[in-house]
Amino acid sequence: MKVAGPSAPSETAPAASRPGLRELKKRRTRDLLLRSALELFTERGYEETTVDDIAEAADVSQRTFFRYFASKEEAAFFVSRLAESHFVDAVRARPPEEAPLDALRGALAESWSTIGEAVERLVPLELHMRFYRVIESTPALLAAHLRRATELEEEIARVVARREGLDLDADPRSRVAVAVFGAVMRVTERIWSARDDASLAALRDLTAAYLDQVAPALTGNWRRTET
Amino acid sequence: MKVAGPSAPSETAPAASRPGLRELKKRRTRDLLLRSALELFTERGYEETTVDDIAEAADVSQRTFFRYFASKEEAAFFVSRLAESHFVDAVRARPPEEAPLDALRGALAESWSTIGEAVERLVPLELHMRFYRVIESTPALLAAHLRRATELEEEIARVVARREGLDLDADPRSRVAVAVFGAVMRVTERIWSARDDASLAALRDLTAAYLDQVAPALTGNWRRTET
DNA sequence: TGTACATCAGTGAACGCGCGTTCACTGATGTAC
DNA sequence: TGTACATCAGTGAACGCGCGTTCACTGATGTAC
Repeated sequence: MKVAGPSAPSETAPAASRPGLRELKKRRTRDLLLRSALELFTERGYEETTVDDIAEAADVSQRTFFRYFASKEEAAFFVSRLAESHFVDAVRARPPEEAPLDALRGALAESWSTIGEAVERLVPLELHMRFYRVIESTPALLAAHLRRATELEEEIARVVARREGLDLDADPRSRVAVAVFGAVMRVTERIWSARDDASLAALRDLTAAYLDQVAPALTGNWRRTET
Repeated sequence: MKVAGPSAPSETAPAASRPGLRELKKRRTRDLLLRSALELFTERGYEETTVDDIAEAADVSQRTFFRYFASKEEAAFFVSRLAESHFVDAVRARPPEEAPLDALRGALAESWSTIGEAVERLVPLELHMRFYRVIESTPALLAAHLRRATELEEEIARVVARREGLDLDADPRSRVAVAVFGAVMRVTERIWSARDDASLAALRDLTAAYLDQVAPALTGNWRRTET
């Protein structure tokens, strides 16, 4: 991680923001690899796509693939990681007086469009959404996804605990609240992936509807509950 | 799955329950493989143990290992699968008038000892508990564990929906309730695995304490909540 | 603007490794008579 | 109880495969003067 050195004073353009040819080409190679990977994954399946296939589709050597991604899995989740970081940022930005679960819901509501735009800068959003369904139907990917999700939950639980001025380990509520939120998200991801409408909007609406069901689902006897 | 044929009438002992030498030796070989696997996993780590190591430790060929388990992962989770099936049975056996979350809690409370006994018939319980902590600290195992947990949740959600006379897909509450329950369980597993006391009792108590926190965690503003 | 040198992305080929499979075979257990 | 045959657990060795690594190297980009 090198910060750009003092720019040449003779240049008037915003020197710090100019990437340079080398950086530019690196980003292009990476994005091309990402896109090739997701296209192959969605077309023919994750297990059925080798790292060599991806490299070949991007017209680079296998060696080059591993320069950009430590593993096939890392490439698969690169875009998701970006999306997640936007969500975490949104949680951090919520007003501190908000109740924890409201903060999570609010951050999620805000994030959808931000995430959509950020993803689109890397790969077509539609491709990313299609890949999300591949995750759900590929055991190895689903497993990795769930593990990553729990890591994300731990990070968010820390944010929540800090907001509330609580000790993460001493008071169970932070982790429990985040875990409940995450559990609902995963249920909706799964149901969404089994349905026809693969759009971001469909996932968004389904999640909202399911989050509304948390309180009723925890109510004592459902048969006495009005639906 | 062959049922034992009509037993020789000359024999007076309960013929159906006599396993035969072949069956007996199969069970012994399987249990020995299981135990060897768990011992190696806990001693030196899952990734650091090859299938050949396990076979060698059990004095059989690698080929024989794959006769009993389709994969290394299947062997790793064999005991867990047994434990889970006991829990599902307990859920099925709860009185139908019980509220869903109460049924899950009740089934869990009942299951601990049943599970302990069932596990002990296969491998030492203490070994199983130690392996549970290996799962938490091994990314590949944790991922597989979480994926298996969601499959289990789906099964339990079906049981809950049937109890309540609901359509699993039409009414979100079954899946949400089970997901919330499962989320708490996974949080406690994780915290338990990071602590010193690796006993089943410690996990049981921690889980009970965290389940009590679900309602408070979902309450609007925690700072207004009495703890 | 031009030259000399430094950096570093990309190459090609070969390799190590462990999982899981395939093959033709042996010998113990089970069964029929 | 004994014999003949069927079944099937276990064997040993070799293999295919894809991930990820290692090596010595090339050539484009960046920088100093």
